[in-house]
Amino acid sequence: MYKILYKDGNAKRGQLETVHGTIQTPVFMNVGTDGAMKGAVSTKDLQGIKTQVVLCNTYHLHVRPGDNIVKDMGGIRQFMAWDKPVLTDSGGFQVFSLAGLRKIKEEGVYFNSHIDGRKIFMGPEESMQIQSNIASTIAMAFDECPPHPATREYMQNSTDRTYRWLLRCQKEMERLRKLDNTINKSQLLFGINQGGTFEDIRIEHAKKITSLELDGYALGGLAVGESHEEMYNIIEKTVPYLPADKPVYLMGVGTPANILEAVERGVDFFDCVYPARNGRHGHAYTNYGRLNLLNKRYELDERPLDETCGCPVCRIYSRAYIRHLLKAKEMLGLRLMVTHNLYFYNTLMEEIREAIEKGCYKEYKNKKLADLKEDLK
RNA sequence: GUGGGUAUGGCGCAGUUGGCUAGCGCGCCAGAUUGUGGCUCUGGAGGCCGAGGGUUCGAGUCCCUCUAUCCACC
Repeated sequence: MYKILYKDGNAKRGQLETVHGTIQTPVFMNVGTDGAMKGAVSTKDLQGIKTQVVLCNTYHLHVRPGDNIVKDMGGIRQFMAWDKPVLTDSGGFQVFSLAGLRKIKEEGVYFNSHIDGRKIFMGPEESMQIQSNIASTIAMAFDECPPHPATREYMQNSTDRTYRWLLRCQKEMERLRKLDNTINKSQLLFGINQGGTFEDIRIEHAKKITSLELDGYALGGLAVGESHEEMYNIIEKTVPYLPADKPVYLMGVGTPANILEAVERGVDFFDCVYPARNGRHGHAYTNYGRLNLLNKRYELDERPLDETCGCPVCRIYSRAYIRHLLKAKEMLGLRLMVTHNLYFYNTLMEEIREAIEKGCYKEYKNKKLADLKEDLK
């Protein structure tokens, strides 16, 4: 059940009630692909940094340890000791992003595992079955994430097929929810809108999937190489054609600025590898811009990553120490960076929710964007 | 002490029968990264080639002396 509590322009402050707890939106889901946040951040650590939802990956968990094992262990939440909501990505994007050899056919996708190269087939039914075994709170439809740029013809064909796949996903999900040994019989299903940067294909597809009464709707295939302006334009043009009473999820996005802009255009859910990946690579997000801790100027810097931050890392450790850990490739360095960055993102979302409640989102956004542009020297 | 080897950017090395602005790996300094292979990519700085002398149109490459260092023998 999704409820909008406040509206400020197109920005929404809502909450999604699930069997695993209520999600306050807008929300940033923390990415934990293999059932773990990269950077050795545990689910216990997440409890101290305002994380609401963990995103796990269908494809990865299927390949290793195997979704049957996750199911036998009581589902992913039980398995990773995380009692709050989990969203599983369907595997559609991974086929696009990391499977080398792949063949997309009407029935699904044939590709090779990035772990051992063995041949794998995944179609809408398989993806739903795996996600049902994983027993996430929210399952994503199996889609094709088309590359950018793509020809209009390719995009139209791909989007049409993604729609047909969505019908099969919905049907399979309904069947799975009724099975006796299904762990989460209330698993939600979000559909995914595609169409690249072709406004009319996006809108046509949005209208078609809106009629399906899904639990939520996602914008996929963005931030894959197009400009920010193109991305914002597509969000702006497409969101009005999605149900007003359902959550909207912008997949894989993005930078703090991307999120601020997308919220203003009506997006509720986000996820992105940036805070974790960039953290591992030495970039710390702060309220005054992004720092590259590997830069020599932090060698003797006694300050915390962000002097205005209240995270568990900033309360204790200096930039100089964290820089040393990163240079020495100590796991602790990655852990501290990722923990801080996730806290930053989660806190940003908290601020966004408060600003919408107060009805001053636009002012908040503009100030925040101005602050974030400045790099800390 | 004798014989032999080696001396090239922070470290480890390539440099053909002497021939254009001396390369490579790592490191260092920066920049990319958007539904995650702790990956990868892209730039940049840094060397009067151990010292001195000689041969030559031309020497990191050849010759002599010295210095440092390694190995074997005594």
